[in-house]
Amino acid sequence: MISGEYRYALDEKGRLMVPAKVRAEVVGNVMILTRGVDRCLWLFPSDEWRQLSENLIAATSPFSERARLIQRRILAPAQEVEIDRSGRIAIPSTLREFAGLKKDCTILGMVKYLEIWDEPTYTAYLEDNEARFKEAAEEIGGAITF
Amino acid sequence: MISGEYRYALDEKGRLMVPAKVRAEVVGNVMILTRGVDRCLWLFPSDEWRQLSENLIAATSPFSERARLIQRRILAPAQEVEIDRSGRIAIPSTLREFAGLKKDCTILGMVKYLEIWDEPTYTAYLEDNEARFKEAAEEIGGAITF
DNA sequence: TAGGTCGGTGGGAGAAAGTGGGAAATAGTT
DNA sequence: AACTATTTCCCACTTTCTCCCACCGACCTA
Repeated sequence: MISGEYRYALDEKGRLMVPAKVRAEVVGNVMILTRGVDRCLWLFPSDEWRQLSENLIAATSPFSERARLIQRRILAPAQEVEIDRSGRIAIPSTLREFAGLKKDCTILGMVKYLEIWDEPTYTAYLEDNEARFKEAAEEIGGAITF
Repeated sequence: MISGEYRYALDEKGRLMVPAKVRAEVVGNVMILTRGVDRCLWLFPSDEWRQLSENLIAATSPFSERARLIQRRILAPAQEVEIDRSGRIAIPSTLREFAGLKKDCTILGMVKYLEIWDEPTYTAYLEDNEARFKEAAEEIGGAITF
């Protein structure tokens, strides 16, 4: 189970660290990087990606409007990235631009995958959504005991 | 499985790169180029094209309005294009005009085929459909566990 | 505190990918 | 047939990427 919040900087070659704790949990040195929902990237271990993409592909046909949208937005941008000996991945420029990654990045462990955010963008996102978060917490809270 | 999002420029001779990763997956150096749904072109490996076109033809009779439409819109415009030694294809001008290709193009890997978009057109398409995409993701998300 | 290990950073060098354009070949025109 | 325009084929240059290694600092251990 992948979790944690990490901060790394993109180097001048567009490479980004994968947290050591995550690397320890991932088999092989290949992961899948794609556009996420909201202005971030999603980074999947290959097994998890296989599951998700197969589910999505099953719901897909080039002749359905919605399927094309899902496909273009999630499936198409997906690329394999290799973790180098130092534990870094190279972020393709199209994806880097989409997420607005400049220098400082925040990496979030989302249980089965990771999210990569531009750090200022992420901070802003959290601030902008704090109120909505509290509402959501309120609603969901009633149903949750622990 | 073809995926990835790439950016290339048409040169003055109307040639466009086929991404190296795609070339590595495609057998032979001939592909099929045709009009896509939405303002883009579809580029198929020959095997995939054979499957799609046979399926479309099977579902088709010249005496059905809908069939003629499909035929004229998808099947008829299809042309073989050859990948040259540098990994490029020449885009016929009718197709170039249809997709509004000017200079910068985006190429999308759609699992079994590729889409070729004019870059600004594609960016606009994604922006225009972001809200719809989030709705679709919300709905489809419930059905998908991984 | 000295030495080892681990996590992270930077950068050099060779290989691969991408770009541009010359020149031959083909087709189209008058 | 002669000329022009377009296409095709090929080569050479440039840029980017990839792989690898060296280093730095923090932390642990002896």
